[in-house]
Amino acid sequence: MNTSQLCLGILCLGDASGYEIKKAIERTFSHFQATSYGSIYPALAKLTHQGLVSFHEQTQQKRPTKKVFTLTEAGRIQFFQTLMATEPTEQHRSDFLFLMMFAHLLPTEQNRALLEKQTAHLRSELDILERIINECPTLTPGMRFTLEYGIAANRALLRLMQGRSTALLREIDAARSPTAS
Amino acid sequence: MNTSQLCLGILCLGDASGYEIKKAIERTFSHFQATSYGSIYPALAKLTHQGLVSFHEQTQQKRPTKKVFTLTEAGRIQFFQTLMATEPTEQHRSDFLFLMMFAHLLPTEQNRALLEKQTAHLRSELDILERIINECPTLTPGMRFTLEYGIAANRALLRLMQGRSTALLREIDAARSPTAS
DNA sequence: TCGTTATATATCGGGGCAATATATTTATTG
DNA sequence: CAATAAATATATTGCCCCGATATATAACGA
Repeated sequence: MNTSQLCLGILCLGDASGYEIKKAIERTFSHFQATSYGSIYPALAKLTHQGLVSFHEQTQQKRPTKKVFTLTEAGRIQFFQTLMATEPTEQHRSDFLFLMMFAHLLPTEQNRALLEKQTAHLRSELDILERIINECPTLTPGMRFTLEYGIAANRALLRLMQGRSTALLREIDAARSPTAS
Repeated sequence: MNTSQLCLGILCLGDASGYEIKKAIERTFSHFQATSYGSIYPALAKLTHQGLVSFHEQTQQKRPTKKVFTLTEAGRIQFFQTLMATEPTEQHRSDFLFLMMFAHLLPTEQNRALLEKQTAHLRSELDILERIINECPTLTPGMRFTLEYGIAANRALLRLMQGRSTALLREIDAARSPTAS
């Protein structure tokens, strides 16, 4: 899913400026998509050029003028066609697991710190997702499902980290010097 | 984690050509890192220029000549320093969840197909990871842990998909036309 | 009042990814 | 047996993405 389609997806839910689109992506998709201004602004320029969105400048008191973008009918059709043609892929990038791959090269204290940071991160993600699902009763079933999905993954991983970290540190040390008892 | 550090990590485990590095990354890191030749070859050129790796051309019978790269002492030191300085981050990109976010715009049959594809994909990933962990007794504790991590996530998500898909499809349809019984 | 955060748009450089080019050999399949 | 596909091997290209930075204003808190 590229930034253009991400923008069309947000504009499907209502008009927004580039700045507001970024914030909406963070609010709505943050646990499974990300992007940046360096992608959004060029994407909006291209979408405008293609006639998939239009905009009007909205002057504000005591705020910079903003460009409010609207999805055009052509944009709505194109977005639907993209949805129909998109394969349900997933990718996971983890520097944490890369580091664990080389844990035998690192000091025990460093490994302990990495495991603790990762555990804290998973707990924090889980809390955020659970708060959203509990405090927003008007979510569509699809949106609710994306939260359930994130909660299921984070819960399972948090349980693994909590049950496995101590033994793992011992195993890494044991493998380091096989001669020591 | 950028492609240069990925290459150093692989070369830490033994000498290899660019082609072999790509295959080693797929074999060893595929469930949490990815890269391509378009990144690997420029990275190796840069690493050679920096003196972090060296290479010798190895002519082969009935195969193109290959450049076999070796980690230098400077490269080993630099890789260790990178490991010590890397934050244990994680990111998840899911076109599947993006599509679920807009499930109410798609025909029921399309949604059913998406859920089935995702379920099949999770099952296949789980099978691969379980086969590796069962058939490779010589893995380091860290490597074994990365597999346990992937297995835990895939198991939890597979359970969710199997228990939730049917009801989800009904809920999406029900939300589509609130007036229909 | 001084630093931080928020609103708002935009560009730049380095890097990443998918596709493509080239060449040879082995394996498969009709 | 011949045609085709897949594997081995290196490399480039073009498009896209991301983090950092620039610019400007204003609200907020210490």
